[in-house]
Amino acid sequence: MKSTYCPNLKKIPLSLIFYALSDPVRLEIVQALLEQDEISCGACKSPLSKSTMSHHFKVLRESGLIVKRGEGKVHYLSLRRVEIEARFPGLLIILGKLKGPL
Amino acid sequence: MKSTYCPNLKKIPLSLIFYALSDPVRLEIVQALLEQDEISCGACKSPLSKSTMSHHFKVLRESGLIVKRGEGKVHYLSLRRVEIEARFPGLLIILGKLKGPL
DNA sequence: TTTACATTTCGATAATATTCGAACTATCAA
DNA sequence: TTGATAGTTCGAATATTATCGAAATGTAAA
Repeated sequence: MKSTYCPNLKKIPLSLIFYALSDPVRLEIVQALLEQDEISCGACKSPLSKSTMSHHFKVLRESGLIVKRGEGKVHYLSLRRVEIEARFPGLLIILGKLKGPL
Repeated sequence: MKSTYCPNLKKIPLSLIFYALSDPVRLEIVQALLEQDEISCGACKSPLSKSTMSHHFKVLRESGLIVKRGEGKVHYLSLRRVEIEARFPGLLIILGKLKGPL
């Protein structure tokens, strides 16, 4: 299993975090991960192609928001809750409560 | 004095708010506005051209984050604090405290 | 080892974004 | 009325992004 790139979230520019969250598809992924601790890539349902979803996972990973864990054929995504809380205190709590269009 | 477009922040998609904050220049404007209640467009110093800055003001305005108030020749920018707090509770408080690169 | 499955990477394309300078608008002051 | 100042809008160049399908990778099961 290839090691998955996982940047130091403290060094990630704030604007990059906001950029990662600036796409409705990615926002949906993050909000799903707020409800379920882990989700497999394939379970992130979307009308978009697999390669496009993979691109979005990568953006979220490179912004430091998620990690991926491989288990057999399946890759599981999860939020880097502790690090996110350290870099951006309150963000996740707020994100989970937000209403309105994504 | 032309009336300045000011969208209903409740209807703004979350992703658009994040998009508005995904540029370091715009983030800097917002953080400056967290410290000073009002800033004139011209006082938003930057190596960028006036027209580029004007573009960034527009993005921030269309995302619902700021308003502009004209007074003579000068236009003053300010945050829509109350509406932002209603749409995105905690965002501004957090934004003001954040450390690390923009 | 062959096949099937889950996911990523690559290469291309179309859509968006950033940026600039030039031209424009509005306001004030001489 | 003429100029100067503050800012916007327009048009164009360049850079980034989102998206896809095809090909590649890695894993498990037959």
